[in-house]
Amino acid sequence: MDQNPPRSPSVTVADVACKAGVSKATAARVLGGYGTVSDHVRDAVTAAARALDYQPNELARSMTTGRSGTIGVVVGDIENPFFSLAMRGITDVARQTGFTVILINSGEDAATEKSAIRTLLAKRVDGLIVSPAKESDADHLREAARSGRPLVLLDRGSETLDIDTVIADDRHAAEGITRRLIALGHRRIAYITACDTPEHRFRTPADINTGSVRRRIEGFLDVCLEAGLEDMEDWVHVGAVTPEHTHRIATVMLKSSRRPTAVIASDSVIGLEVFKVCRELGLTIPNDLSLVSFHDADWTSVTTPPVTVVRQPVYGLGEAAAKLLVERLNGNTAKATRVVLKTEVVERASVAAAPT
Amino acid sequence: MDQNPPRSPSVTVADVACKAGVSKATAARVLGGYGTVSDHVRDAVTAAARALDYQPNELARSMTTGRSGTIGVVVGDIENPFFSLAMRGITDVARQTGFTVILINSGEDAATEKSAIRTLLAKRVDGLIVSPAKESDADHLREAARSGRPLVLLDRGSETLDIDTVIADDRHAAEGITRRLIALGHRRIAYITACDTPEHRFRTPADINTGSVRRRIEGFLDVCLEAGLEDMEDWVHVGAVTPEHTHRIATVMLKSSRRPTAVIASDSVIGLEVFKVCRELGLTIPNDLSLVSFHDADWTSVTTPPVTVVRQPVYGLGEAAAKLLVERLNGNTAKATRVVLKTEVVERASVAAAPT
DNA sequence: TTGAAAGCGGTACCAT
DNA sequence: ATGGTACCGCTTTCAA
Repeated sequence: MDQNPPRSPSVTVADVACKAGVSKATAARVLGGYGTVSDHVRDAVTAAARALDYQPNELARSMTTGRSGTIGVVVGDIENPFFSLAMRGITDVARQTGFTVILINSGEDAATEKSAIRTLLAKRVDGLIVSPAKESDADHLREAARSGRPLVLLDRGSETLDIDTVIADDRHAAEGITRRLIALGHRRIAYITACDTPEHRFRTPADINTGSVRRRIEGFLDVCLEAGLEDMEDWVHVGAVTPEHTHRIATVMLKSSRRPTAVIASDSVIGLEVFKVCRELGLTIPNDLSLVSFHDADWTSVTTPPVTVVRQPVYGLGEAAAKLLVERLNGNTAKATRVVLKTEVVERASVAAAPT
Repeated sequence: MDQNPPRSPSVTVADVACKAGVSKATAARVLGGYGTVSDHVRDAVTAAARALDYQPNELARSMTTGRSGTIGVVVGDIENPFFSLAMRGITDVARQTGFTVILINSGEDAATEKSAIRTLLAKRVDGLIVSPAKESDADHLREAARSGRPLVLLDRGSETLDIDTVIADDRHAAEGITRRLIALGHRRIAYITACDTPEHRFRTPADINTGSVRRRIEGFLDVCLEAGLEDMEDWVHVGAVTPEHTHRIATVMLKSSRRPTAVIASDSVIGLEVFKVCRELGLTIPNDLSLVSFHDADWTSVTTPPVTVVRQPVYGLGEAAAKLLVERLNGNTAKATRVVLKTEVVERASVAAAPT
């Protein structure tokens, strides 16, 4: 009985107003749900809108209100379970609070991140959540902060930046597991991270541009020093940026005559690869090698042996960041906060006393 | 020397034009990179823009051009490795082609999905990629398609819908693994999926609203029938929507006196949970139970034994969907395509002959 | 309660 | 090559 509604150049408030026999302003009031309208008129406009299949144009609305109802998120790699879980936390909060999320992958590349932020700002997002690849050049972060739109740093962020930040207590976690390993007699403890340095080798924590990782390494080195272990810097391996890189690094390391007796993996993707290399090399965990990984990824509990991990409240990290951002969006102008969430070591069976 | 640039109510083309001593139209031309301008004027405008720290407003641009440079993506759950990997494929293509991605999680809920699409359409995304939770009521999909903005269905999509779709050859994969299990002597083969039916029990594939899963179950049942196995419908378990649900279902199933000798898990999250339950119950894989899972998740290769999986080209699925969408955006108006990507069975060690 | 009209920040057409 | 100006679709004074 009714034809296919003519869906050409989109129905506007003016059209609805016309059909309802009222002014544009009135129609806009009922359609936009603001101002006061008589019931009679409201019904007429609503009916007209339905008849015409009116679809509001958020873009136009954003133009005048200055708010887009959108938050921009920049992460290193959405494929990484860490980020996808944090993202879940962010999107959940966003939906609950009526926001929508624009996601951009930086690939952990500073230049891409920079342009991502520009793009997001140009699209007039109301706020930003960024997990900065490098903290060294943070100009674009400052710029974003100055743009007037709130910015929250996720999992990373330098102490020097006066910006809202949500992180886990990585340093504390690293100290804990390092102490535990040392207590078990380990002296040759390796730390493997994706973060790279210009020379592809590690000298000092200052070389590490990723806050969360830097803090972990500092904790690791401090505890080692405290225990009288020196030159542990040599045991820090950088550049495990892809599974292939990690595979190469782990293989060389574990084939070495002076191979470590324990390995700390900076994330679950690296931990998984180290686990695989052990298998290939016929190394038994935990007899030949103890393994601890950051991030309680799903696979860590089903391997043989299951692996001991640092459980980070990843979902909570995303959730907290989003909540903090929404507060700012709602006018909270208190000075920059630094939210630090607790981690927890989940002891499983991949850690044992050092081989004698 | 220069003060903090006054960042209040954003700099516009008019401001730049004024400062550069040209008209708004001219300034817009150089800022927008269209039309023709003399080098002299271009430099002046560029300089003025930099001095004022001009930031273009994409919203305003979108208003007049009608294109937002944005594509909307609706998936069931970004936390699921399947979707996060597909998302990676999508975002990579988007970035390469100059688009930006808005992500909404439907939580596999039809109502949420519906409103997500409305929201996205209201935000005037240029196109949509949706992984529909249910195919039964696809009105919102039709509506989206009719809105004039291209829509591509990801991993799911019914044959009856005349909409671009990118899927894997799930049916073929299911047939292959079912044949293999039967050849190994299995007769009691269970299939576990997250898809649910109103009565929380399975009767016929027609009850399954998720295309990819329905095709798999059809393949499974057909091959069983072909082999003379009847009433295999009883071995299909639905409702494994969360790890907790899966745990319950798998426990009941595997504790039963007439427990299956083989299990097919419809995704890696379910497969992982079944694996865990086997451990808890002291069931040895593959001696007591053979296990096959869809999705070659990272953990499947490091368990003991490693598990046999159906490898789906997940990244490729996202990539193909995004490419198809971009083509449409570039004016390709050929009739709706159905891209089917090949799967591959990765034989590992979780499948053996049925216990005698 | 309702209507008229001025923007929001660009784009694009039409003159000059 | 440049300037003037009418939109895009909605919100928001300000009057009536």
